[in-house]
Amino acid sequence: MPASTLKADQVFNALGDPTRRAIVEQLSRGPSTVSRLAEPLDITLTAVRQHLHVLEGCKLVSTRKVGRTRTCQLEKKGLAVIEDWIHAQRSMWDSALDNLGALLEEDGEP
Amino acid sequence: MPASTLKADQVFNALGDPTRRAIVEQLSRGPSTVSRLAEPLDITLTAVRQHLHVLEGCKLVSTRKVGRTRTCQLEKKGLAVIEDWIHAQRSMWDSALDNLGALLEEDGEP
DNA sequence: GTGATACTGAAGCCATAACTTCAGTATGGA
DNA sequence: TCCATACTGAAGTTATGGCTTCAGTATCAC
Repeated sequence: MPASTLKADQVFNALGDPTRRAIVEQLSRGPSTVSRLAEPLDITLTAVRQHLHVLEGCKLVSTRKVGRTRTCQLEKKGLAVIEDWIHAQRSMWDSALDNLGALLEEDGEP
Repeated sequence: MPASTLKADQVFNALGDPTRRAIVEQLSRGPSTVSRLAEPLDITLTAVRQHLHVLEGCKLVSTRKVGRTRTCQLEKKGLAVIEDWIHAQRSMWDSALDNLGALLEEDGEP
């Protein structure tokens, strides 16, 4: 089990929550404050902050406080972790599925 | 919000659970039965079956019962869904982060 | 048929995750 | 200085997810 595996759990878990995915998608259109993130989500600032802690924990988002406002922006590291996992899996899957296809000589999908 | 978004939630959620990721990784080394999947996981067959339902639901795994044994294998569709999501996000992130970099003229990481 | 194997379904337990409220702190502007 | 804004932390509620047990059903080998 590679060192990155533990991290991948965190990132997948983070992106598994629809609210956090909404936050990530909102931030992909540019940085934002906590309040602005909360508006379309219809949850409290506290809840948003809790989601941000999770996203910061797996390096999908970074934040900085200037004055009384906290600005949130995306970070690449977290995404890279799952990209790597998916790449690794895909190559194993492809060979596993190829072997299987030959073995079963049947094509369940077009 | 594209039609694929709902599905991506499911797939991320599925892969966010460490046990399900272990199942997927085990299946990436070749197809298996429910019992064989359960062995290294140290959980009941019932629990494994429940995880398999989730993985089947988001097209990461397909299963077929022959006689009294159910054989499980990987399916590509689920993985493709999150590959697409990540690709879409990455291009938006890259441009968002580029803009931001120019704006802030600071490099927080090496 | 008998017994072992392989799985399934319903029901319930329990830890955790997502959310809230509320009572703060710190900053910005008049 | 005074008030509004922007956020934070602790504590509590509630729903859900992952797991179990147990009582099945179906298949295989003898």
